[in-house]
Amino acid sequence: MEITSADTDDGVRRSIGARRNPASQEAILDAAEAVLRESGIGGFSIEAVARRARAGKPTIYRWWPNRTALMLDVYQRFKNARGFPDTGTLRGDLVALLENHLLGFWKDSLCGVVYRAIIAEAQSDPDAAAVLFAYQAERKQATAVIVDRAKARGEVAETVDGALIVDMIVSFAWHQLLIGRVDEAMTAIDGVVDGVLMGCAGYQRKE
Amino acid sequence: MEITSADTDDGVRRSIGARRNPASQEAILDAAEAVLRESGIGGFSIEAVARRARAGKPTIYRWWPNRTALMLDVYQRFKNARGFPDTGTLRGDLVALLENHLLGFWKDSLCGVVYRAIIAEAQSDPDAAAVLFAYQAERKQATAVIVDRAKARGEVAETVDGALIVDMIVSFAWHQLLIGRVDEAMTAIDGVVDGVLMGCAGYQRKE
DNA sequence: ATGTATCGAAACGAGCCGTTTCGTTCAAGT
DNA sequence: ACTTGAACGAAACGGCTCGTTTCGATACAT
Repeated sequence: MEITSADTDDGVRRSIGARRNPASQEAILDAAEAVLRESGIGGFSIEAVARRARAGKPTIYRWWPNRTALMLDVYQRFKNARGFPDTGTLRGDLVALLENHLLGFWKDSLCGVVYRAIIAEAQSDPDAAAVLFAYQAERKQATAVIVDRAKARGEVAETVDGALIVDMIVSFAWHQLLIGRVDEAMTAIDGVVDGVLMGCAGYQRKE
Repeated sequence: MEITSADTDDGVRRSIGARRNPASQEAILDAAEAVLRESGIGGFSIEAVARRARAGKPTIYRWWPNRTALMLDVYQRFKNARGFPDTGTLRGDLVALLENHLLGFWKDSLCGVVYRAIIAEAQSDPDAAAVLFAYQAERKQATAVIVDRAKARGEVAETVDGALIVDMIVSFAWHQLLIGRVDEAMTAIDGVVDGVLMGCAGYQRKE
């Protein structure tokens, strides 16, 4: 742990007045990440994070409403580095989406582990579900512009359901994450995108 | 709750000797199912099940090593009695797959709730993960015959990746289940299947 | 008749929950 | 200069669930 200007000589962080102490915020997020990395989701408790960060539980509860919000914050610390894809083609954008923001992103960092934990948490905790689903819906909506741009370029018909396209890509990525096959799925990205764009080769509808 | 021959007059089950009491086993599974139905995954604890079943906790721990094993046993009781789809067309088979074995099946019964819980549990418990992933892989492989039949009928090219088609359908269903949108997803089944079969309408690849 | 494994009930210590209280520290407002 | 008020860590609270242990009663197995 770094000794910042907000730390005292004895290594104990105290209040810096009537405002949030960024040193505590960082120490808590660092501790949360470390606990997740070392003990997994099973060992991830507010108590454990507070101990690790040498912070008080009320300090955590003051800034994060629950466990999940804290996990999401850990997740989002990783997120900001990569830019949103705009390769000029729909196919390129969707491949980049999987490679940079979904599978490839989860593969490289602790992020995949954290996201799995968040999804699992949301299956039993309504608060977690609300936070995750709101985040998820916002991300999907923002991603749908990929299809809008493709429509403007005349790449696809105006009638195409952009939300559905994004849903299919995200669904595939989620599923592979949740069954622990992110690495293998990376090699299937081209096929998935081609499938979403062109369907099954030689499809002839029969009655 | 049924009063069986193994129940005493006052409704209290007692030992029937040095062997497992089937009345207790059934009462515990019934109670586990009822707790899941009424309180959801969050309320599913060994304590709650024991209370509901009027059974002792040691009786549960004697026969099930942990929560997950008990959930898996509940899930096994729901094992799908529905026939495997063979409608004569690929489109019909995929729609039936979603309606009878995935979304529709999860929607009608408690099965969806249990399946969510098992998926969530598998994210932290390696034992649960092993069981789930084995089951999952076997189901997918069995389902791929849908595409094989379509190839034999000449509906799609021989080069089509059947495993990928199944993966896309299953992924969509999983995702909708995990974000609690099974009901809404039921109305999107046609669009999803059309997308998998035909891709994006009017797609023109640009370079 | 004896041995033994089961049953439900009850209690255990441990751990985490989310909250409250407390004394300290310091920025902002008066 | 002084007061107000918020944030800080520490500690303790009551409540819950955990998984285990103990207990007396039961009834099959030998």
